[in-house]
Amino acid sequence: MKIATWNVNSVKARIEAIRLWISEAAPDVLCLQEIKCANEAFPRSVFEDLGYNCAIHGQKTYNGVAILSKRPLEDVAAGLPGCDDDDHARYLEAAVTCGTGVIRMASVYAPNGNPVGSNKFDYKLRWLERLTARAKQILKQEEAAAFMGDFNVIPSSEDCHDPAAWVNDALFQPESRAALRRIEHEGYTDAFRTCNTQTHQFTFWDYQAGSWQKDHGIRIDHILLTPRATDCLKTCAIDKHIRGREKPSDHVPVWCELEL
DNA sequence: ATGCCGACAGGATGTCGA
Repeated sequence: MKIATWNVNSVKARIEAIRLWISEAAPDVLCLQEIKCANEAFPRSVFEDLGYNCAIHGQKTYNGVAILSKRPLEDVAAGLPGCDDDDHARYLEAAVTCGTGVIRMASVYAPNGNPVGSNKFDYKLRWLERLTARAKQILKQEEAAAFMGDFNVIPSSEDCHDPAAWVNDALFQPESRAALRRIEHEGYTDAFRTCNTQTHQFTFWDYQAGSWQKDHGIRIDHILLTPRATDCLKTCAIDKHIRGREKPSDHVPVWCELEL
């Protein structure tokens, strides 16, 4: 089973790019972030024509996440528990039944949090705490699960081109990195880091300052697996070449193959 | 240099992203 995540920076602006990547990569599940449209504006029929079921947690203009799956999506739940007045569409969960059982998927779009010291940074840390709480709940069920998406956290210095350029950024604050580590310490595995020892492997390159041309990127899109899912992990990769295409998202797809 | 690019809403240019 091939599962993937991609922050597309507007599903409408990226529809042809997504269609092309799906036809080449043929993921069984694709978690999307920053779809930037309401549920009713989501181009559902494009994906249904490609053989996917759609679960959508949309929002006009900002945020918005979705899960596409060749198999039926069950037990769909939109929103992260723990804060009733959070109106950002940043989290969507669904379960997929496969040959050997059920795997739960979460499409994750953590807040950016800049500037540091602002209420946006507080919101980011609180949001990551709520994500950790949900991750712990799922861990208790002892089922296969994958948290996939844009966590907006650079895990270590080796996950960016120049750490000095990021020291004042919310994505690289010790508190942000600790929040991601806390999820891992609960028992989750960073699929990419487990499968790849190479440093400086990025998932995001800014549109500005020739970041792509200079390979000045950061690794902020992650797949975190429960132990049961990690036991099935075969490969994990970043489809870097997608960033070099016409009208690209600033993020590229990350995927892993699970022997499920 | 809180910019450089790009999407969005709206119909100019400010907000947001990371």
